[in-house]
Amino acid sequence: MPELIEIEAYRRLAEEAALDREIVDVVAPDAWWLKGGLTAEILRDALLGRRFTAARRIGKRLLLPTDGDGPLLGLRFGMTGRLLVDGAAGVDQLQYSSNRDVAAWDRLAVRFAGGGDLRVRDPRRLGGAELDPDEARLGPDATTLGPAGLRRALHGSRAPLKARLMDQARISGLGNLLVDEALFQAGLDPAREAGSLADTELRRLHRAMRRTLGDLTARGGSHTGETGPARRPEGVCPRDGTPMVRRTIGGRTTWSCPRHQR
DNA sequence: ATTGTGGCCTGCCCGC
DNA sequence: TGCGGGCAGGCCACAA
Repeated sequence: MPELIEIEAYRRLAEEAALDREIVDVVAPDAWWLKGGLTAEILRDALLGRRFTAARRIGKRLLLPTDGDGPLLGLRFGMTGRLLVDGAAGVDQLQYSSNRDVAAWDRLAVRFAGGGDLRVRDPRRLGGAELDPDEARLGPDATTLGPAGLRRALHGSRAPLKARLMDQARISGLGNLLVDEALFQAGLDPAREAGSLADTELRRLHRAMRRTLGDLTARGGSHTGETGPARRPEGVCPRDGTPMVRRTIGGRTTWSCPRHQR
């Protein structure tokens, strides 16, 4: 599914290929996909004649400001959304989603002068588009979060560590796979109380988070972690061979090693 | 305020 | 062979 790593790839694609092109048409056939009172007509009127001036990202949200006094287009991708510019995808493979090319799954198309477009293809319709989203509702981005920021995000919380790490209002960008991988690398039990981490554990988690983001970006996505193959029945810990444990934590399927994650 | 739960959505996979 | 149930999880509304 798209997490921070995939959205960053989308951002880069948009930055390289979708900026400074005049918008001549907007197609948004799925009312459900438009959030915050947005309609196809409002969106169209707001974007026609304008150009995207930048491609920013906060966590899993892609932000496309427009020129003049135009609005900012905010895009969420849910778990199956893909970004395409001129038909080229920002990410080749998306786990848990279909990679088939089905035009009926296009929830938004922004067409540019001279041909070509920016499109979001989202089979399960869990993403959405919004104008001028409230950015203050998002916590600091996981890629820029320092050890002190991580401590602040976890401090005093009695929620499970994993739930807190996935809370986009505290830290933005981490989803199910990235969090499981980072906790695996850090040797921490996802069910631990978030506020219970000692200083050494906090630093270990911070390092693991940074390393996980770097490694998985280099390897090609959130699904390429060391724990990937172990996320199945009969799966064993790639580090010590212990049978992996499957639980629901923070409402999400969670795989962890009962031996070295404590 | 904080934490937990259920539901949305639908393609895909497995078992019968 | 076709069918139906379960599964995947980001996000939000709502409850306690």
